[in-house]
Amino acid sequence: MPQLKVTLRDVAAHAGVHPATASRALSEATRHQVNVETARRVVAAAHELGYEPDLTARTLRTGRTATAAVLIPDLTNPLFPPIVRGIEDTLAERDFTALIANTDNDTERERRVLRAMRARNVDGFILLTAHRNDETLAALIRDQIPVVTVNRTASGPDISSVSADDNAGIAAIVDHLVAQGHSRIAAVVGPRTLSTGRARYKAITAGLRKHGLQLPPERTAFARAFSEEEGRRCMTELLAGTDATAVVAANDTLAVGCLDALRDHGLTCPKDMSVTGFNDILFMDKLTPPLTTVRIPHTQMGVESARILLDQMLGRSAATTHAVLPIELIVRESTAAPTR
Amino acid sequence: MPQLKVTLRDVAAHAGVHPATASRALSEATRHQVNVETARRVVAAAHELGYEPDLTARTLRTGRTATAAVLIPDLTNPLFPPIVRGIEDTLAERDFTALIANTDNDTERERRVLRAMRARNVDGFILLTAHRNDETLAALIRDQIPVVTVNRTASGPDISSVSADDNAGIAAIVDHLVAQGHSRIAAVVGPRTLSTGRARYKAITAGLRKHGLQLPPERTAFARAFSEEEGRRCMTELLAGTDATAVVAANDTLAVGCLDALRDHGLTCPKDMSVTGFNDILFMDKLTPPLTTVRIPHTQMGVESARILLDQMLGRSAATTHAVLPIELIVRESTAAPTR
DNA sequence: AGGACGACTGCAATCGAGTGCACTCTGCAT
DNA sequence: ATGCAGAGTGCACTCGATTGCAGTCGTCCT
Repeated sequence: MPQLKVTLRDVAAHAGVHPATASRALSEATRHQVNVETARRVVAAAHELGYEPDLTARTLRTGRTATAAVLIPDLTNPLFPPIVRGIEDTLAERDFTALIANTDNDTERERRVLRAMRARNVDGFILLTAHRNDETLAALIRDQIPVVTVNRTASGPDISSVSADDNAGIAAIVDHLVAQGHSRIAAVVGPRTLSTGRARYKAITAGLRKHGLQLPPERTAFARAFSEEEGRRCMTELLAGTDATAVVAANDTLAVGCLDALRDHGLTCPKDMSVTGFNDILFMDKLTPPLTTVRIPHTQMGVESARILLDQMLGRSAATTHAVLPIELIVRESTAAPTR
Repeated sequence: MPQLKVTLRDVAAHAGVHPATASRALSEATRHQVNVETARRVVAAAHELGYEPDLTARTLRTGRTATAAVLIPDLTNPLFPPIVRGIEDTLAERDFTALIANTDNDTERERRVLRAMRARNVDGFILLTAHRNDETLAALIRDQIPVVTVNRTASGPDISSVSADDNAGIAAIVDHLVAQGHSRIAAVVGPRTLSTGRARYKAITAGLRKHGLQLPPERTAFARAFSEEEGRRCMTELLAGTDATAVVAANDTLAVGCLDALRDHGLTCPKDMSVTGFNDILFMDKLTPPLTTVRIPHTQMGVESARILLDQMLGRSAATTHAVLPIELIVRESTAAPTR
C-alpha cells in the first residue's frame, strides 16, 4: 500500500542517502553532481515509492510555480476556447499549467483577478483582455513579469504580442465585395477602446480608399460592444439611413446581429444586403446564409503566445516578439453581387 | 514606492510586533487572541504596505491551496464553457481558483492531468469527464479527496453529482414528437460508455414505450462519439434502412451532423424528417432550420457543482448530494408533423 | 612524501506563514 | 503575601524542496 504522501526524505531514506543528494539526483540539471550509481538508486527508489515532488514546496524555495495566468474577457465567447486550448496544450508540454480567469472587460474585476494571480506567484501572464492604456498591463511591465498579449495589442511596442493580420483580413473582405460589384459599402465598427475595433476600422477606410471608395458617416455604425444585440442595433440604424448594398461587420458576433436585423425587417441576405464577419467562430458555416468571413488561426494564436511566454519564463529569450499570423478569406453565401 | 514583495515580517516590523502576532491579528479566526489595539495597528500596517499573504507559503504550512481542479473533455466543445464559467465565478466568491485541464476522453492524458493536479495540491476536483468505472475517480475517492461529477455521473451513489434531468428532457422530446403525429421515431444514440449516452438511450425507449411505440434496431444508430461527423454518419445509416419520420439525437452536436446528412441527401428538415437535439448549445437557434432541443441550465450546473465542492472542501458538509436540475423543452422549427 | 585537485556527499539555512507551547504581566481572590 | 487565572505575546519549529558551503576521501603529480 503506497504511502499517502511520499516526500523527498522518504526517497532519500529508502535509497540510503541524504535528502540533498536525492534532490540533486532527481533533477536533470544537477544530476551530474551525483555518482551515477547513487543517482540510479535514488531514481529507482523514487519510482518505487511513486514519489511526486511537491510543487508548493518547490515554489516556496525557487520562486517558480510553473503556472501562467490567462486573462480573458469571457470564456463563453466562442472566440476564446480554441485559443485557450492552444495555450494550455503548449504550456503542458513543458509541465506548465494555465490559470484562467474571466474579466468581463470590467476594470474592477481585472484588478481583483490580477491580485489573486500574483498572490499565487504565477510566472507569467497571457492577456486576451488588453485595452489601450491598460492598467493591469502597466503594472506587470513595471514589475518585470513576463507578459504576452493576444488578439488585442496594447500601445507599447515593448510588449510581446500575437495577433492575426487584421489589415490583410479586412482588405481581403473589401476586395472581395468590390470584386462582386459593391461600391456602397457600410461598416459596423467595433468599440474603439479595443485595438481590434480600432485597427479594423482604419483597415476598412484604407481598404475602400484603395478602390477609390469612401466610408461616409451615414454608412458607419459604432457598436458599443462586440455583441449580437449591438450588431442588430447597428444594422437597424444603418437600414434607416443608407443605400448600402453590403455591410462589413467588425466581427462574427456583430455580423450575426446584422443578420438578425435583416430578418426583422423582412430583408434577405445576400439578395438585399451582403454581410461579412471576422474570426470564423464555431458554426458560422451553419448560419442562414453561411457567413462570409475571415478565418484566423485561433489555436495557433494560443500556441504561439504560449511559446513566446515560455521562452520568457524559462529565460530562454527576453526579446520582444510581435507575431502576426496569416488569415484566410472564407467566402460563403452571405455575400453576392448587389441587385440594386 | 512599494516594496516588490511585502512579507509578514515587514508588516510585523512596521507594527512593532512579532511575526506570529501579526499572523494572528490578520486572520479572522485567530484575531481574538490578540489585543484589539495591537490588531488594529497590524491591520493598518498591512494595509499601508499593501501586504498580500503568499499563498504558496500558506499552502505549504496548512496543506490547503484554495484551488479546485476542473477536468473537462474539451474546452472547445460549446457545452462546457458556460459550465466552467459558472464554476469559476462561484469558486471566486470564496477566493478559490479553478485549474482547468482538457482530457480529450483519453485515459492516458487523464492520468497525466491527475498527477499534475495532485502535485499542485488542489483541494478538490470537479469532473465533467467521468466514465463508468472511472480510474481517476476511484483514485480520488480512495484518498478521500472531495469530488463532484457534473453532467456525466458515475456508477457509485456515494459521489456527489450534478446533472440535468435527462429523463424528463428526453420524455419531453418524445411527447412533443408524438403529439405532432410521429409514430416511426428513430434515434441516434450516444456512446454507451458515457452515462449521458446510456441514460438517454434508456430514456428514449422508455418514453416511446409510454406511448405504445418501440425503437427497433433498424431505427437505432450508435454514435461512437458525440461529434458532428458521427451524427452525419449515423443519419446516413438510418436513411438507408428505415422509414422513420423523426430522429431523436442524443445531443445537439449529433443533431447538427444529422442536418448535414439530410442536406447531403437532398432532403429538407422538417418536411422530410424532423430532428431534435439536446443541451441547446450556442447558436442552435441560428441553424437551418433552428433546432428543437432541450435546454439544460449550463451555468447553473457549474454553480451548483462548485457550491457542493466548496461545502466539502471547507468541511461544511460531507454529505453526498445528487442535484438534478430541471430542463426546458425548446420547440423550434426542426420538428413538424410528418408528411408521410 | 606532500600537496593539489576533483568527485561526492552531507550539513544547515532558506523560502513565508502558521501554531503549540511557554513565558510575562496584570488583576483579583484568599 | 501568596496564588491563580487568563489575556497577550514571543520563541522556535514545521511544512518539503533546494542550494551554498564545507567536509571527506581517493588519486595523481612533482
